[in-house]
Amino acid sequence: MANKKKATIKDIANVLNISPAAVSKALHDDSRISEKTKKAVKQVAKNLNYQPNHLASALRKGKSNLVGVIVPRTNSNFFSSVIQSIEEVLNKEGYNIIITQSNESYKKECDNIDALLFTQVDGIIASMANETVKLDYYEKVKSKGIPLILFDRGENDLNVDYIGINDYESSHMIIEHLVNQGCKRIAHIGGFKRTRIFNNRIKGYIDAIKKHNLPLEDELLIESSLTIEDGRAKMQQLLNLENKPDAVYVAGDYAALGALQVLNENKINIPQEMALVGFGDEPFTALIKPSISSINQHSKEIGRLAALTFLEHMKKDVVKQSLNKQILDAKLVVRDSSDISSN
Amino acid sequence: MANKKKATIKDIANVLNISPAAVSKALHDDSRISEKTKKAVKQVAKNLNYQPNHLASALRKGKSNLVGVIVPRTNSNFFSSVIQSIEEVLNKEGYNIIITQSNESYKKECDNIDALLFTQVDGIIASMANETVKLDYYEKVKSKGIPLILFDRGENDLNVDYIGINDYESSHMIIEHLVNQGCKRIAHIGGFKRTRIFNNRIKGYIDAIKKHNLPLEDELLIESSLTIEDGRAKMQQLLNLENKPDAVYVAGDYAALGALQVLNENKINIPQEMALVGFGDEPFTALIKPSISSINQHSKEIGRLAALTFLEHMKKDVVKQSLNKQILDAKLVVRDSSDISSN
DNA sequence: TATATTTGCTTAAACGATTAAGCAAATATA
DNA sequence: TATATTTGCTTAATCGTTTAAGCAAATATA
Repeated sequence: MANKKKATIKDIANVLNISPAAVSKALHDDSRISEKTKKAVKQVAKNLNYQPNHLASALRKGKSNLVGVIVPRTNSNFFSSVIQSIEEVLNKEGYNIIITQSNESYKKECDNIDALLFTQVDGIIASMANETVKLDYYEKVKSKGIPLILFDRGENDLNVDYIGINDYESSHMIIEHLVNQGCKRIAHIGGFKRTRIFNNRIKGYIDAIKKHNLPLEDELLIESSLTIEDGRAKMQQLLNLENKPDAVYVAGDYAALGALQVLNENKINIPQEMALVGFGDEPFTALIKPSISSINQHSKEIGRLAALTFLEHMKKDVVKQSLNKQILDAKLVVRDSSDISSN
Repeated sequence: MANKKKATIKDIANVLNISPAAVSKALHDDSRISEKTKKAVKQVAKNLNYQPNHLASALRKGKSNLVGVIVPRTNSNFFSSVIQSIEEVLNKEGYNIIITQSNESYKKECDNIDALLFTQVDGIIASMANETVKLDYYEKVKSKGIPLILFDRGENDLNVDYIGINDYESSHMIIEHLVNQGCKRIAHIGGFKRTRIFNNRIKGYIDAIKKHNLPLEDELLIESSLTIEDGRAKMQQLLNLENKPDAVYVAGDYAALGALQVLNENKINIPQEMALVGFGDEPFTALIKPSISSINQHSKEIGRLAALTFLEHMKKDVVKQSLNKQILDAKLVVRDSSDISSN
């Protein structure tokens, strides 16, 4: 198979003995080109198997039609679902997305940002790594005038668009539910306080516990990296307490899975002896025994809103970033692990 | 924050009163530029916060330094791990990757290919959708002279590079293992025959069963979409048989998980009454009770080889595609679901 | 000292598409 | 019929970078 040269606008022009400019206009249905010429141009384009050179038009127009997406990992239902939704919306508008993973590493995240800027993306949609506390690289994006939209893991300090769920309220919902199930001593395995969303979940937990006059004790509130392994460790820690809790609210589904394993291994009756609620509504929560109650974060909607927000920026000529939060109400999905009444 | 113009090579040239060409060469450490000038150029570049315009150089050089990756979904440990590995290798060489998902849909896959070609990627690394049987779009990629590398789900007919594991042998390993555990009636919930890898697993199953003089019956060999739901359905089907199997080899971990649920729900003793082996070594196989034996596909290595194969193509000026298979030996990871002897 | 080579740049064209400006012919308007 | 407008194109510049070709000055070689 020979490596034949790609056809350009010039080739089409030569065939028809018209100028390349006319061809360009014909392909874009310019009103100043006759229908006859348009038809001819399109026919020749098809014959020559012409594909527009995106790099050339991007250079000329100063727009790449590429959008960068940064997530901690794609290997999670939440993120892959958000991405899918972003893609759906943006593809329709002629944009392509470049997905990158930070693997929760600040350094990798910075590298990703550099790579995306280098590729001349028209915008960046990101969810920050656990590790990220310094915001210099994100400031860099902002200072270049490139639209930046954060979702899930965001930072108020950056003063950019943010789409997420109401973490504080979600904690309230969970505690409310557990109280209704008759739980009287509720623990929380939370994420790192430095990450805003986890901090909000912790605050929500504290306030809800206070509201219901339940015991609010240091030993019941634990910070965790929320991996499966750490979920196991922190659950074990709770089981070692003199005064064990009768319910645990874990701020991530993977950690909740780890916790569940430990409970199973210790033959603890779920949910009677210990109720369990996770966060994220990963598909596996519905698939294991017992199934885990969890919070659905409306991943599709988050992706859709992130993409639409980007498109809004593109419509305006001046990029003026400001803290513009779009907060969705999450949904508690009650499953076996906390459904005491029906058992 | 004003939308300040990006600095170009010309701006640097103006500051130093030299030509843009000299600047370009200085930035690329051309031997014909004096050290003094190079230093000055780099300093000014830094001061002006100069970032090279990738689109311009890509256009000029006829290379975008972008590589397209197409996977059925990113939401699987295997694929996300392959992608991570590809990214690692290619980033080092100055390439960025564009990840797209087909969601197992032929149409989406075609759209993805079009989008990638439009973006002028330098190559495509892909794993085909379940649905894909027509190869026209992949032929299109080939005919454009763009390197195409397939992994996992590939097609011999395309005559391009392929990286995968030895599916046929893997089936043999599994059957061998189950026979060693004392199983005498082994069923196979396989993938669709039309997909080469699943067909190979089926062939391997058949030949291994014959080799060990075990019963090879139609009712023991079932085709499946390998989703969790279908795994449940097909396991149920096997349980409804008069003459039930004492072991099931499922060609995908998610379907194996579905099968496991049904077995648990029916209080069937695993592995004594029914042994179970999956395929893919998804992390959850190690995390559930009982843990599921599975085949590790060396995802990292597959990604690495795919990336290296692409880089090989780039080194040669003429892209000459041919069927070049790199087959890795998979590894059977024995876990509780098929570990009868130690129980 | 005369010639050859190397050094350190410049000039100008190119990559392929887009677009402002312009111009002749066709058509509309007065 | 004379002028204004519209139509349908062309010309040429442009986006920012790269690179082949060239040229003068500095240095090396004979």
